[in-house]
Amino acid sequence: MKRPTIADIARHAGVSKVAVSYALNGRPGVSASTRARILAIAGEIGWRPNSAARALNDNRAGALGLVLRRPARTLGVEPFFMELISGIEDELSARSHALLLQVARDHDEEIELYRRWWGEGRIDGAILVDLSADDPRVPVVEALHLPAVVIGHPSASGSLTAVWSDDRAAIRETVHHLAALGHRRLGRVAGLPLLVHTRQRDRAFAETCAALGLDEPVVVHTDYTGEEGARATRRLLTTPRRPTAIVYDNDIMAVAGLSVAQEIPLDVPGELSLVAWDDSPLCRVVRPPLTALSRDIPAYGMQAARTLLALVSGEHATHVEAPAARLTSRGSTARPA
Amino acid sequence: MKRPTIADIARHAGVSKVAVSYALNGRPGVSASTRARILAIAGEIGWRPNSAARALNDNRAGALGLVLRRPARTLGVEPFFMELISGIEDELSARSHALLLQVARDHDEEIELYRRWWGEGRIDGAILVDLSADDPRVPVVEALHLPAVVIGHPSASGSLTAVWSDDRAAIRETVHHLAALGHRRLGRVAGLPLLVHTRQRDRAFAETCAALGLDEPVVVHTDYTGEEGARATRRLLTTPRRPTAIVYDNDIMAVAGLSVAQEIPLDVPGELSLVAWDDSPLCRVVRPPLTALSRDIPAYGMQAARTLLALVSGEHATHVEAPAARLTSRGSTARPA
DNA sequence: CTACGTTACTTAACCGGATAAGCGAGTAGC
DNA sequence: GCTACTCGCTTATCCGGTTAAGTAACGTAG
Repeated sequence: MKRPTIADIARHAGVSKVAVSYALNGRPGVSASTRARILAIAGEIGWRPNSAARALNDNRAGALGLVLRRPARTLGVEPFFMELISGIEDELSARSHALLLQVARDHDEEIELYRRWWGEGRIDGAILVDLSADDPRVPVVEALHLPAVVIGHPSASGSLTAVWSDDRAAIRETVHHLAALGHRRLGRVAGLPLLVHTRQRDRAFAETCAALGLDEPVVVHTDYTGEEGARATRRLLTTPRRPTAIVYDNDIMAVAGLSVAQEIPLDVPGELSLVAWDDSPLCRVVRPPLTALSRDIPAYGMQAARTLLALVSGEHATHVEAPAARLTSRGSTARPA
Repeated sequence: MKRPTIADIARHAGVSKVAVSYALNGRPGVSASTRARILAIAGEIGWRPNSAARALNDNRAGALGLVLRRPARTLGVEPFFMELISGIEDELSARSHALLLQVARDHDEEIELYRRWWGEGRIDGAILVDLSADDPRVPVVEALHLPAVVIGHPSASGSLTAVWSDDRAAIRETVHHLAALGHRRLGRVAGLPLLVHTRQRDRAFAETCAALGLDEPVVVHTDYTGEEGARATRRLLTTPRRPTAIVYDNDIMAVAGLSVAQEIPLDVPGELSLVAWDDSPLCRVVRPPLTALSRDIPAYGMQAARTLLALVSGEHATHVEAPAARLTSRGSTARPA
């Protein structure tokens, strides 16, 4: 009934626990015949190494930690996190590591989680997402000597290893694309202004517009929800010189913006072009389908997990730059009227 | 540098390890003054109980397992899973348990995960989602004596405890609502036909239509993706006697259906009414906003976690019925033309 | 024939806690 | 004044594995 241990195997095989341990771990110290016998018995009674016992020995947890900090309602809607998780998972399961996941309300709660998990030996490392400027998590994680990888720009990751993609390049590509179509007045519905990537996108957006001689763009910040996306769109479209194209920081806000436009009504893409950041099935099901900035998010997660595992096993890891998002042109962008 | 243990505390306090253990666990055997001294030292040097050592002792992992089996692309889009996870999390973190999460390709891989996790003592119990008819996971989990809670109807959960909500009641409410508006020809874009809840919804849909004297409804099954939702909608709308209302099994397909209708063009809700299952922000951002079947998914997850924890601690748990989804009427349903 | 190595194991100890049992000292009851 | 009991702590063991340090039996070289 209870789970078999190496002591059970030892008893069956008529040898000591240690002989069994040697045999099962493929190290010298037992004869080939004894080894075969032990392996056979282990297979027969369905033995599995107890992870707690292993962890206790070599002081490894065999798990990595991930804390998500956005409220449940936005978390669910954005495919980003789920795709990221499935990528991380993929890499971890291949190396038989587990992922400890938790949703936290704020930075303090998140930091307390790292303290606890690390202190209790539950995790070997952590992946930090949604990096903000002067992120309070960075110094804490550094002080804890908790191996960690930051998903975000190296400029704000302190001494922690960063896995990042060049959002500025993606923004440049987008603005160039819109400018080439003939747009001169652009708007941007951005995410949380505290996040590093929001700031970088904001700046790149403004700079590229300036470089191309376009009007100074109008940027409205939101909390990533559809509601605020709709509100921001209405604001942009009621300004005296309304933009002819709007770039959104996620897909749900872009869809909300599309609805707002159609309600006014404004023809998309005839009178208004729309671009979403982070492509998802959602962008393809609405009419017109949304031009979007696509990247391979699961691969991004895999890269982060791989880098962190290297760090955990003592290797020295350098920042990793993942491919920038690329513009996938669909029906929501066109030459302005 | 290395993490402090109770032996360190014992040395500082000049007592034995056992005295420290008693003091830290609030059990008798040490004087109040010694206890206070030990607690002070523990706090000072930042001691945390090593989870592996604890687990090894009382044969508990302090973690529950959850395996998701849908492909990453659909997983990300449906808010359901993320909301469920955040609910489970909420309950678990309150009782300082962890959640082990993994994405599997098929039932076999999922079953192998339960075998491994349980065999290695990594989890104390598991939550099974997406119950199918004759689900192969049920007998395996039963044979393993792995405490488990099934999210799905008790009729297919075998001896496992089920946490479920009455989908048939929700379907009945929906069909009654549409019939009251004057609809007589209904369509349904359903999910995977193998899943138990799909079958129950199918049957309830047909039965309610029959009971109300409506036409026999047309049902098309899909894999939950927007693409198939769009295709199914086109099929339904090109049948000779096309339905005047369509009920979808998730939100993304409903949005895809809305786009298809608007492209034809068919006025929603004037010429076609739409209902989505599982409300999400997505339903509110499109125009017209979608009438949807809402339920408190995080609460559902919390209930599952709570029930499983009770099971794990040896209590006898009975099936739990969560509130059925309720229809939230929005702009996508109206009297037919 | 002794000295030295291997081979194939064993015993002992450890990881960090929990638990059962033991053991002096104080003290209360009769 | 003796037993009996409680208090406050200790020593010994255990959980399930890994690792270091023996130790017989045997082969081989000098």
